[in-house]
Amino acid sequence: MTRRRILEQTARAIRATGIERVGISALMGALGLTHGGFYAHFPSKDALAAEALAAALAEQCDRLLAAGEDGPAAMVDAYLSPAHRDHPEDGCPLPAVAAEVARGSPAVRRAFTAAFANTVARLATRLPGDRAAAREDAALALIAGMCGALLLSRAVDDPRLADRILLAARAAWQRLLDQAAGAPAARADPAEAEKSETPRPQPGERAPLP
Amino acid sequence: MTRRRILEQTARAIRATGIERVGISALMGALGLTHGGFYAHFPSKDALAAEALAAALAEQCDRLLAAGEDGPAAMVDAYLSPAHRDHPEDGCPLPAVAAEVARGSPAVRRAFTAAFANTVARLATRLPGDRAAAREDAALALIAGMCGALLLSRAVDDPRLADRILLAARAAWQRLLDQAAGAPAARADPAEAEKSETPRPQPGERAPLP
DNA sequence: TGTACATCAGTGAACGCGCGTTCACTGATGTAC
DNA sequence: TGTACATCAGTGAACGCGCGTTCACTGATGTAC
Repeated sequence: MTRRRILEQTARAIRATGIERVGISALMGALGLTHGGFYAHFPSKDALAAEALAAALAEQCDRLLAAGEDGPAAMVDAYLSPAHRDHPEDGCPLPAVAAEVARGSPAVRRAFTAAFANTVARLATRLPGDRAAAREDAALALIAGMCGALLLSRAVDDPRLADRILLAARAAWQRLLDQAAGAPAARADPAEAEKSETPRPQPGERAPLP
Repeated sequence: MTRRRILEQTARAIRATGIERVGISALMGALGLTHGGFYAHFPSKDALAAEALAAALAEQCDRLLAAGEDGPAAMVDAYLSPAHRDHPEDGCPLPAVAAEVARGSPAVRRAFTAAFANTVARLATRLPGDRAAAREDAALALIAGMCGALLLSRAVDDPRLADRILLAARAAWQRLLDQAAGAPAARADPAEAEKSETPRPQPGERAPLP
């Protein structure tokens, strides 16, 4: 029970502040305990971080698939929402801690990679594409793209720019998904493209700016 | 002169290990100096980080535009290359430190935002689109997407998966750029799309897997 | 029902360590006369 | 040309602090008889 509470608290804390800034003492203190008892449940902070990270990623995948029951477009909108950006502690661990993972211990990287590969595989089943490899590639590109947009939207100081990053990324991915699903948007009229060699107007799909 | 050397060393170090792990003592030591002298050049570590980060971002923008003189496709390939992934210290600061910036001091976030907005504006001039806003949105989505792909490619443990992330993202962005430039790829035959309502085969553009 | 004992989550002091920052001092350099 | 002085980048000890981990100990709980 305590073990589970430590894991849940850690999963939130590492997304809010990064792995490095989560101290054992503060972590246990938030649970009404003292730091010494931690080692009755986990062999090290590193092992805890690996397990909590994998759990957070799996949970985020569940949430994403639940949001995407009405099609991939709903997933993109849910992921790239201001609410998700403003509440990293409840959201996707990728923008929050992937950079730390890249420089992290082998144990953390191994746990992360397994959880990430699982997320990609599950997401791929919801995307268009005739072959499994094509769907997986779409999932990889989509996850990476959304993760980057959320990351930058959080990093930026200016709320208008932050919103615009989300909207621009949503528009781009909706367009790519439409294209992959074989349902070219009405404004991407191919006949028009053949008439002119100069760049065509951007499809009107682009979301309104703040 | 020493000030410039500190800035350059910091710009490399924060991309290699993140801002938090760059210690004043080690930083000055790498320059053959002792830590105390640091404060003759910068008022605080935070001020140094803000300035070094902005400089690294501006430099990365130069490099990207230089690589993209033959068109946006070359920028995407250069950014999403294994060489860039394997040498974060010489590369883009976004995947390396954006998460830290999001939780960083107001000074760091302000400097970052200004440098980022400048990068977006410069990149936008190289992208297709009839209106400036459309080009800027394309730049935002592209930078975010590439940044996320590089980030995940670095975080993942398995070299084959890491390569595949880069290739999948490259394919996706090349497809989007083609579409935006009004030059639909040969395999994205629109006539075929109208014949069928089931998902079409993914365009053959997808890069080969490792 | 009552006693003796084992288990084990949790306590809190202590460890060695690295951090950012301060500060009195050094010593080379350039300027004033 | 020579002397006195100001400047200031750089030195290194010291500060208070938080970190992850260890360890002897506590005390509640459950089991054996």
